[in-house]
Amino acid sequence: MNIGQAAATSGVSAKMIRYYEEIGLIPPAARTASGYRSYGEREINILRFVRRARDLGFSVPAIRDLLALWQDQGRASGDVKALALAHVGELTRKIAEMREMVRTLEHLAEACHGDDRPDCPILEELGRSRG
Amino acid sequence: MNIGQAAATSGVSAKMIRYYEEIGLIPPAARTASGYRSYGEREINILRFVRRARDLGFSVPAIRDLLALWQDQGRASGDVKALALAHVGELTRKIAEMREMVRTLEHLAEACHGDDRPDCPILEELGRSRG
DNA sequence: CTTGACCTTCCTATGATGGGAAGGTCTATC
DNA sequence: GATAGACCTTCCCATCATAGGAAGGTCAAG
Repeated sequence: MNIGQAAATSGVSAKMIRYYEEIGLIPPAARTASGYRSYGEREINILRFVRRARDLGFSVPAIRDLLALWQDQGRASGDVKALALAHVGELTRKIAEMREMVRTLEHLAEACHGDDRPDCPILEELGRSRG
Repeated sequence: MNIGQAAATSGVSAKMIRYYEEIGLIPPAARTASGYRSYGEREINILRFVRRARDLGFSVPAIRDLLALWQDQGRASGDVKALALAHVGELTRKIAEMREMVRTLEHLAEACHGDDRPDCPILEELGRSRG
């Protein structure tokens, strides 16, 4: 299977497949006589794994670890769980940050007339000389 | 006031002050005879405005718009409110995405023993051949 | 044997930020 | 005045995951 087909099948773009190979996240693909990359069932599964992990927000370094555990028959499920929960913690932290932004913005927006008049508590808050 | 002092006072790093100037988010600073950038009360206030807007998660292009409105005495508060609410929408969308990731990961982690045994529903999910 | 779809590598860009080098300036102390 | 050290200047590079595009090679179908 050529890279285009592999991309369509796995949901990872050809660009990204080459990139993942370049940074060593996935092993170098086999090549045809003319230099085309060639993918089989196994490689497609790896790509799909990467794709799903990305969809869950894992970073490339984290996926590197996950792939290693996936391929290690003697892994401890505790290690996988730890990675997953660390990621959950990171996501939760970012969510909390963003919720705080939303909260602040909603308060300010609520206090803003939102009409043709120029006075606006949102700008007042941003422009406060100290705070 | 030199850039270092301006950075300390405004909470925007010297690096970022130069960058904001370069991309035209803030006007070019006045210069001393020897070429040092020089900042006054007014410039510091602009920097603080930018800083607070960044803290609320606004992108540089959005801050450009906010700054223009701030400096426009004839603005309509409705325009400011629209910007703020558009940003809230964007944040809310991202939060929802991340919450969905967290939800999935927590389900999977809950089903995972998390001990020395190798079987792990997290890896099983990521490695499913189709899905 | 040409056309068009595919593949290759290489370079560029994104957005916001930081690191660092090479060199000029300012200030305080001797 | 000279020197040390803190500050400033510009310029280049890196991040992270992704996409766009150019120049050129390959393949399959007509």
